[in-house]
Order: sequence, then C-alpha cells, then structure tokens
Amino acid sequence: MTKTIERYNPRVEEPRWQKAWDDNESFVASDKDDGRDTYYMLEMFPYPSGRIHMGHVRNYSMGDVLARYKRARGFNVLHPMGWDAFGLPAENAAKQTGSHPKTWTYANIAAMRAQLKSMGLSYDWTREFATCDPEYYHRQQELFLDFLAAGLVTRKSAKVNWDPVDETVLANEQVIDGRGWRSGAVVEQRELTQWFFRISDFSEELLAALDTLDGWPEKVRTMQRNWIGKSEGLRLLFELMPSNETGRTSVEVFTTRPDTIFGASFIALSPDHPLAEEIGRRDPAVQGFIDAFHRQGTATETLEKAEKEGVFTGLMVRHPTRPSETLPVYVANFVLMDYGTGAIFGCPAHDQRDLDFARKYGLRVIPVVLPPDTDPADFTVGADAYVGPGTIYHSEFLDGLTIEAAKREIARYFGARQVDGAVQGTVETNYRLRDWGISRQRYWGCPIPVIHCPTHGVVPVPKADLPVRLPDDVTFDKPGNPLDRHPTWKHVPCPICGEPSRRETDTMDTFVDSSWYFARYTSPHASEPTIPAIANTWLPVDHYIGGVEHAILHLLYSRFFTRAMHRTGHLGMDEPFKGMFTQGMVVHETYRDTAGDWVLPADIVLEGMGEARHATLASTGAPIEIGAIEKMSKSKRNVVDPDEIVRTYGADCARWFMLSDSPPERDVQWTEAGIEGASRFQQRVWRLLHDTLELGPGSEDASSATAEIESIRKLAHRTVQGVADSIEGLRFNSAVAQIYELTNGLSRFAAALEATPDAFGTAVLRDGVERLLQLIAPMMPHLAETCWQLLGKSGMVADAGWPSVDTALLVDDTVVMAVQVNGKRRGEMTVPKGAPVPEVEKQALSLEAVARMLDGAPPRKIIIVPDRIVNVVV
RNA sequence: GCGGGCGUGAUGGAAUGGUAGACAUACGGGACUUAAAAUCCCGGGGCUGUAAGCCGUGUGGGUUCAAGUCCCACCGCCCGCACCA
Repeated sequence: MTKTIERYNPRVEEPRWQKAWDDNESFVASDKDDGRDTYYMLEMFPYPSGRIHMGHVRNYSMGDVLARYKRARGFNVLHPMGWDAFGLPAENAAKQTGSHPKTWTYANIAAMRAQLKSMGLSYDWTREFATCDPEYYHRQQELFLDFLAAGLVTRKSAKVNWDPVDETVLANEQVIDGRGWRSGAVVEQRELTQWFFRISDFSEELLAALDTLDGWPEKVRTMQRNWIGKSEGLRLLFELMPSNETGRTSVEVFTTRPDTIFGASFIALSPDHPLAEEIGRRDPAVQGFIDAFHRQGTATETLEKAEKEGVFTGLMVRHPTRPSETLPVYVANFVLMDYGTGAIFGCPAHDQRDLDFARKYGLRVIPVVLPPDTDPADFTVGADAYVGPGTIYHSEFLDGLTIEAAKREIARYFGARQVDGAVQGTVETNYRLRDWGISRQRYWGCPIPVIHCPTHGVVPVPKADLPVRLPDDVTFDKPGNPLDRHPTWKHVPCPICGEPSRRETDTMDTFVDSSWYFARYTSPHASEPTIPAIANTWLPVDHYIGGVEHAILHLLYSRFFTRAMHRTGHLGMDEPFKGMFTQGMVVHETYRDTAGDWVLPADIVLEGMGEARHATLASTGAPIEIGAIEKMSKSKRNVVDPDEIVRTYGADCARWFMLSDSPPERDVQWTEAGIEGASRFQQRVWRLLHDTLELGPGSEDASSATAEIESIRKLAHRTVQGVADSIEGLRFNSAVAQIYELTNGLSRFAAALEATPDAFGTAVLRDGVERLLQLIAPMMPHLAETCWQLLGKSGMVADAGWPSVDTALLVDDTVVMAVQVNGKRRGEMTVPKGAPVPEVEKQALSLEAVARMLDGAPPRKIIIVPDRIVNVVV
C-alpha cells in the first residue's frame, strides 16, 4: 500500500484516553455484589522517593495487564495504588535541605502520581492513600491497641544497635564494620525497652501454612521456611560441679543431636550468656575475651571468617551419661545467645564447628556414629566431622541404634531424670524467628499510642483520643528523636489519673505500615481499620506482584498481621495473598568516562556492533568505556528515566517492551533497540488498522470463503485462546509473541486483499483486527482505544470484554505429522485429523525418505502417536 | 556450607517426553527512493561447493521407539540464607 498515513501520535492520544477513563470512572471498583466474581490485583506500593523508575514501570505494567485482562473476563476488579510514605529518607532530606518531611513526602507523591497517571494504569484512584495520612495511621494506632489488648504486643528489654552520635537505634543493615552507617560512630550494644509484636507465637502456624500457599513461588516459600527456622531437639540440663563461686548448680543447653551425647567433650557458652558475664566479672581473662568479641561486633564479614575461639571458665560439669566424668565449660565466639539457650554441648566428632574448636584447644574427639558398612576399627575422624547417617556406637545403652532411634531413646532417658529438681531433658522445638521489634527513635513514623504514667505504668491512649498526631513543629538540627526533644508534645496527663505523664516518643517501624495496607484499600476511608464484611469479599489478594527483596520481611509481617487482624475481628482470613509473584529486575549496561566516572545512558552515543561496538560522550565525543550489565541504580547512573521514555515513545511502548522481552521472573535488559521495536510494532498496528479501514466493511456472506480466509479466521481465534492462556500463566512475553504472529498474518492478508479484493475476506480481516485490538488492550491500552474508536466500535475497548472463541476453529481437519526413522525426523505428511492408524502407517512407509532408510527391509516397529508423530524403528 | 534457580543461534528468548531455535532484536541481500529515513520482500545453528548426509540445547553417562525436557555424576553462573548447635 503506497498511500501515506499520519503516524500514530501517543503524545496526543494517551492523555486523551487517560482523561476518558477517569471521566468514565472505568476502573472504580464496586463494593456492591453485582453478580460478578471479585478479583483483587495488587502491586507493591512504592516509597515516594520522588521519581518512578523502570522497575516500577515493569511491576505495574504486569499488574495492569492482569487487572485489565481480568476485568475484560468479567471480574469485578479491585486494583488500587497508594504510598508507603513514612521512613527515614524524608528525615534525611529534612536534615540536608531543611524541608519538612511532610512537605517533601507529599510533593514527591504528587510528582509520582502524575508519572503513574501518564502510564495509563487502570487504578482505582478513589482508594489512594499514603501511610503518613493521619486518617491511615489513626487506624493503625487502633490496630495497635487492639493487638495490645489481645496480648499480641509486648514490651520487653532487648539488645539493640545504638549509635551514640545520632542517638538512635540502628537496624543491623545500617551497621557497617561495627560503625553507624551515617555517623561513623562505633555502635554500642544497648539494652533498651522496646515494643514487640509477638510474631514468634505464630512461628508454627506461619510455617505450616506455607504448604497451603501453592500460588506462591517455591523460592519465596523456601526463604520463609528458612527464616522461621524450625528445629526439633532436646533442652538438656548439665549439672555444674560444686567447686564454683557462681552459686549456680546447672547449665542448660539446646541440641538437635542428643544421640551424640556420649561423644560430648565440652560445654560452650555464648559470650552474651548471663553465666559468662558473671564469670567475666571475676575472671579478667574471660572478661577480656568477651570484650574482644564485642569489639568485633556485628560486622558480618568478620563473623563469617572468624576462627573458632574460646576461653576456659574454670568450671566443670558432670557428664550426664557418664557420671564419673566431667567436661570443661568454655565461653566460645561461635555460640549465639539468641538461639536455643545460648549454650551448647560440643561433640567434635560429629559437628564441624565443635571439631575445629576441639582441635584448637586439645579436647577429646570421640566418634559415636559409625557410617554404614564401616568397620569400627577403620573409622577415624580427621579434619572433617562426620555428619552423615549411621549406627550409634561407643555409647553404652544406645549402641546399635540408628540416629533417629537413639534420639528417641535418649529423650526418654533424660525425661526420666532430674537435675536441680527439674526434669533433665525436655523435647523442645526451637525457631529462629524472633519477635518483631517495632520501636524506632524517629520522627517520621506512626506514633505508638501509649502513655507512661508514674503510677499506672503503660497506659493505652483511649481510642477516643486517637489519632496521636505527629507535631509539625519539629527540628532536625540536633541528633536524636525530634519527638523526644519537642518542648510540649510528650507531656500529657495520664488518661487514668490525670497526673503528669510521658507520651511514648518512639514511632513504629515502617514495615508495620505496609503490613495491612492491602486490607485498608478495601475500605480506605472507613472510620475503623476495615469493614470486615467488605474486606472479606475482596481478600485475600488474588495476585500480588513485587520485588523479591520483600520475599521475607514484608510478606512475613503481612501474614502475621492478617492473622492478628483475624483474631481481633478486623479480617476473616489468615493469609493475605493467595497468588504471589516476584518479578525480575530491570538491568542496563554501565558506562564510564576516562576519569572512571559513571555516565548516564542518555548522555552517550553508541556505534558499531560486536567487537567494534563502542561508545562516545554525546557532548564532546570523548571515549566511553562500556561496562557490565547491572541492575539500574542511581549510583552507577545506568538509569533510564521513564518520563523521558513516555515523552519520546509513549506509555504504551514502555509497557509493551517491559512485557515483551523476557519472562517476567527473569531480569530484563533495557535497550534502545527494544523500545524502538515496541514503537515499530505500534505503528505497524496503526497501519494495519488504516489498511483495514481502507478496504471497507466487506460482506458477511461466506459463500466465497477460501482456504486462506479460513486460515486467517483460525489464526485469530487461536491467538485469542493462546494469549488468554499465556496471560493467565503470566507468560507475557509469550502472549506478545502470539500477538506479533497475528499481526503479521493480518498485515499480509490485508496486502493480499488490496491486490485481490474479496468482500468476505475483508469482513474476516476486520473481525481479526477487532480481536487483535482487544488482545492488545491490556498491554497497549491507549493505542487499542484509538483504533477501536476509528474502527467505529461503540464504547471503549476497556469495556468491551474479552473476544469470544469459536472452539470449532481451534481444531484442524487435517494435521501435519512428523515422520521419524529411529527417532530422527525424515519427513512430514499431511493426514486427515484422526486418520486411522493403518492409513497413517501406510502413508508414512510410502514416504521416499522412509523407504530409502528402510532399504527394502520391513520395519521392526512403528510407533504412532495419533495426529502428532510417526516413528519407524528399523 | 545449606537452600533455590539457571545454562538453547550473534542477542533476548520459544518449545504438555513427540518436527529444537516460535516471536523479537541485530545482521546480510533485494525492492521502493535522486538519496536517506520509514516501509515491504527474501535469507539465516554448524560442517560438507550443491544435494543426500552428519553434528548440534554446559560436560559425561543412563532410561525411552523418541530427551532441551526425566534419572545419575560433574562443570559453570546467578540469587537467598548462613557459626541456628
């Protein structure tokens, strides 16, 4: 076709349709039961850092495809968006630029909202909120009080990382080589009284329910399983020999290998163990060891590589199964205080750490597990501990038992004995999962709604007095918590007695905010946290999409919160997310100039290919070194600004490219060629539409139908089916490929009709294009709307539903069967579908290639998979 | 160390145990054009001049009429957790 048409202009069309959807309230979810099934589509809400990045574009494009698709399939879809708006960056900005965290945050939200709107995402914006809205944190405070009343919250003393310069608690991630990440001060371990959510009460439940979450990636479930870290073992008392000055008579250890008790050769305490601290006070050598341990502190790097070291305490314990023997008690650097009891018994022969320790301090190594089919005389433990299966030996009454049987036997044995008037051994399940400490000494977070009264202790703020609002008049010029040094805010009367009291000045961890926002979306403006009747119709979220970096904490906290809200009557289910998906990152090449500084992709020019590929700085022509492909990050400057892409190519192209190139769980590399390809496709659809319009409406009279016309009809119907299957399976790249095939087919067909007009063919083309637009609509919604309108369809494609599929067109009456000889393809043949086996066999044997391979001999065997393949075995 | 995942053309990737390389990108050739862009058509895993054929999904074995796909062993890469007793 030689006529020229104007190019499709996304800059004009996209804002037009965004306004139309808005005016039409196309994506406002209905809380009324209108007979449609509900579908809750959610993407992880962003932190309002100021700009959206390509990772957001990818995440939200995927979510939008599903939301629009499900809506087309007749679901009542809830697809909300909001802002995870509390957090430290706002306070840092306040310190650096003097702008108030609130001003900074809301300005960022406004900017990012405009960016998201320019992408044409099908959000129900009427449900938008920010977690820093008093309306939101009011309800969060209500939840806190309900949790408190239900015994789900506790206040206890805990060791925390304390930055003495900034006067704040630091998360483990913020301590680098034992120093505060911002102040550089040596971090102290401080014992502080903190608020905790009792998530560890739910350890078993949270673990067990993972098995029911079959809509989650196995990887995420595994990560959560490991994080919860269940292990079953024995809590065991060792009797301290009387000659000690501590006044204690026993030491308690936890072990998962009680079957190796006869191999025990020492006891080791954590440096943080109360008994170790007690001995340290009298014994300078022990205290020196503990101090040295603390100086190494939290730097994970050094912890990993640290040699097993310890110091003898002078104490001895009685061997629990060999009463005439004693074992030395050490303080050792590899024993953790916050797991088990903070003390272990060492069995060097069957634990590598214990073995390393024993070799260093000359302790006994007594093998008690004999590997299968091994002669006891041949078995020795050298540099490697034996941790495999085997038979117990050197163990008196356990001899000959398997490990599992020995565990049961020894548990029974210790269960019947006493030390200190207590049962010596108790079967116990231990979890790594610790309670969730939520106290933060920060301003920009949700205030914890309690008051400390000298008489009544901790008093909850009465619900009528909520919300406890953050004061606006705060300063950030000094270190520490602005709430704490505010002149008046914390001075309040006790709600019970009216005496002068102190308001809690800690705020909640921002993970609390994101642990229930998905529930709040169901009634975002209700005067209670949720309206259970409504929340229960929407939840659990049908599909949740976000980054794998939240696979543990955010998802685990949300699962806990859902259970806690269930117990306190705010929700009617235990699991928040039925389907869950973690998308891959957006990566890009990195570029550096001759000085080694990172350079933005937008500032360079790329030329050549392969070996000859090189880059220069656009402004000066200076050479640029092309570096590794890495996750887009500000620090490496390998970022592409979504705004720039939307301005240049339009939102549809950005969305299309993000969906088309890689499977969604894998990383996708942003390339100029890729976005160009999307843009080319967009114009191709546009031209196809105009070619179709040019040909006119055609005729429904099928009497002139040809095989070619039929094959186009089939292609269209099959693609509808295939794209639906692909979208349901989140194989967006595969859906895109099928749409390409349909577009190619229709374009060629349009060209053929131009050359040889055919009225029925024209009608089939038009029908195919109509279907194509509906398939494209979830991905390139603006383009689809414009074309839909030009095609003369009434209403919007967003409301048009999903195209029907004539299942009769999905099956062929003939099939092409591959013919193999000895499993190698030698030819193919066309047979009627469902052709009888003898027919197929005869035809296959008559193929020239087959006859040649047979060379006159009869085939040994012929395998026929009907309508699929023939394999002749010679 | 433990756990999870991945390895397919020049590149991203496709393939319910049944024709490996769909689709796209890059590239080469052609058409159109004064020319370029855009667009359209053709080509393409390797070896062999062509054809027939042989080889080919990280490596080596195995199961099967048939293996990218299942099993075993190994190599490499990525991610997560990590002194959890």
